[in-house]
Amino acid sequence: MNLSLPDQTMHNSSEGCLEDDKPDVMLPCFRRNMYDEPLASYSSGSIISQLLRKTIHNKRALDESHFYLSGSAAADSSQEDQCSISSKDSTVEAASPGAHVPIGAGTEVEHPMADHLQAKRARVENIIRVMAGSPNSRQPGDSERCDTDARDTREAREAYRENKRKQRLPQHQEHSVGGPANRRPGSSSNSDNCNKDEECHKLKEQLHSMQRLLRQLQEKFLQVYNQEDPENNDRDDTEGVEHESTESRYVSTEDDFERKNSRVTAECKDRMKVVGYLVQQRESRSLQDTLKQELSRAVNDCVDRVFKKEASSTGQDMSPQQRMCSSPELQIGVGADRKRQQAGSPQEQPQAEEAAVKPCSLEYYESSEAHSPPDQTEALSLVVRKPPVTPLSSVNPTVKRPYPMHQNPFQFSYSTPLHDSQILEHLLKYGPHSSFGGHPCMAPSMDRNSPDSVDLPWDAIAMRSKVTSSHLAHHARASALGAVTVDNLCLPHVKIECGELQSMVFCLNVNVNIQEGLTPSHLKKAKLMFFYTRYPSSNVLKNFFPDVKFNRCITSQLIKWFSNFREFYYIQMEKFARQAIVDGISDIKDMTVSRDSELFRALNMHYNKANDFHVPDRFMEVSEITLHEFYSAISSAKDSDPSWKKAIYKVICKLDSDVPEEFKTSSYL
DNA sequence: TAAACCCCTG
DNA sequence: CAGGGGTTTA
Repeated sequence: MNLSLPDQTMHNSSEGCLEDDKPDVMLPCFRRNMYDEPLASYSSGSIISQLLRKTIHNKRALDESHFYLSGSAAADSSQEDQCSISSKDSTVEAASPGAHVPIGAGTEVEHPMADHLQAKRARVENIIRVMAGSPNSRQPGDSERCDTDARDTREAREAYRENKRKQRLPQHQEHSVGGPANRRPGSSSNSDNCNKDEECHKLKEQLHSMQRLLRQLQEKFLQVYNQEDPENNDRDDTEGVEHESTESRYVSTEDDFERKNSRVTAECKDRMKVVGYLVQQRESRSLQDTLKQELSRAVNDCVDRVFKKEASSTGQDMSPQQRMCSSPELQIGVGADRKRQQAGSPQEQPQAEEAAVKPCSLEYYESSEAHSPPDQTEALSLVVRKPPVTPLSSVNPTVKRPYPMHQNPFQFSYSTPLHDSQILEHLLKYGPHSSFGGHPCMAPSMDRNSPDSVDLPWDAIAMRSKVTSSHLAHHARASALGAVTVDNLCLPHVKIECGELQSMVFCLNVNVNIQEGLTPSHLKKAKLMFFYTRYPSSNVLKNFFPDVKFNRCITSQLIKWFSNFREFYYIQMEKFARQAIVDGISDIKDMTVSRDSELFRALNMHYNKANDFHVPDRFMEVSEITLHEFYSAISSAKDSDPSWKKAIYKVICKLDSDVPEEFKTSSYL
């Protein structure tokens, strides 16, 4: 901090005033600046003047930098902040407040006032420590705190309410409250005789003023933080690292909640990045941006509601100081963000790299529709041939792996919409630090897929995804530090809010699981369906191919398939009917179709080549009827009519039966 | 007139 | 099974 160094004489009157004042109205943030610097350093002028000047200086610095604390500023504050820079330190201090040795104490010990000051410090710190105990860090035994602590808390609340009343006043009045006093030139070292009551009253006023200022700063900060967070989200590749490092330095015992919030923020942003990245691989630019915005908004809502909810749930027992104490760490976090942005936004580098290697996966999917004129559907190969593996069906339990349709940045050679979205969903559900393997809540379709396609820990995914080294370092460090995921924070509302993200991912899943091309599996399924229906309507086709994104081309292809099936079917019928006539069969009742008849074997060989499907009896009946129809028509010489088969078609088309529901789930494939 | 169907060819 | 031309139909 850029304070002019005072000389080494202590102000006696201020010392007496401090004893009588109620320090519990002070903010921990201020406490760091005020109490933790050697009080002896304030020699000339009223100590209030010094403190207030420093506070105003802080405020100005914050305003000028738009609440951005530079790295050096953070470092400075960390040096000043001996009372609460780390949980370890603060714990030690809490255990033995009197043992606290401030920075520079080595030179202060010899001071005549040292003992007196230390005793005072011990009292003040004791009070502060009581105030600082957050609900989160409070132990069961803490409820037995002495009455003075409770009184302090009550007084703190009253002071908070008082400040809130004053806050409604115009802002310039606040400056006028403490402004003249802190520049009072008459406040010199020989003013021992000044009126203590007056001094204490002024001190109180100034403290209130400072408290108001800080509260406004905090509100402003939260406002700015929540507003600017979305645009930072996709560029904060190293934020988690920064969070961890700043955490370890600044977290104090009363900052349990802050630590959680930091992790929530980091974790949400972390997941956001993954979501954004996966979406980038998956979707078009506009959809990607939309989804990113949605997710970003959700994440910020999530974090925001964490703040609000925690504040409201603990607000009754939380003193204003405890509420305020959230600001320093957060300010530091934002400061770090801004520092990185000003340093040239290194986060954009990974994005650029990712964009450079981004494939045109979507273009692949849309090629059949987007790059071909509407009436050239027939020019395309109607079956997407996928070598050399079993084709993918999102709900197909026998699927080995999806086909390697393209190389994407993840280098999932078997990467598909299905897997990306599932990975995404998994990340949102369980965080990037969890493994995909054998999770009890794994999506069923995921579980049934082959292990080699899904049994990937996050780090493996990160490796495949060519994430930047900083990204990897972040995850590695976060894992090493045992960073908690949102789910592990024991914050139900966090889970609820992240459920919104999962809902979005669910929608994403539904969309990306739809195939935009027919596969051999679909062909096989269609052939089996032919045993039930020879003339399926387009609605039936859509219902029984739910994993196919229907367009005109796909519909035509499926219709053509069934047309070909019918063609073969009728050809066989005509052939066997004519054979029967040649064989001299005179009675139509002598023409039957059974499972061991030659006709059926021909049909079964065509539609059920693997013979792993039990052909329904109804198909036998329909086949027999069809054979009879052909026999009758040929016998009566109706085949001389060019359209003699149409009558037969009319009969047969009425013999369709419903396709079993199981076909909708592709369970036969 | 687009869609469905038929018929034929490869 | 795909493709294409011809025909029918709504």
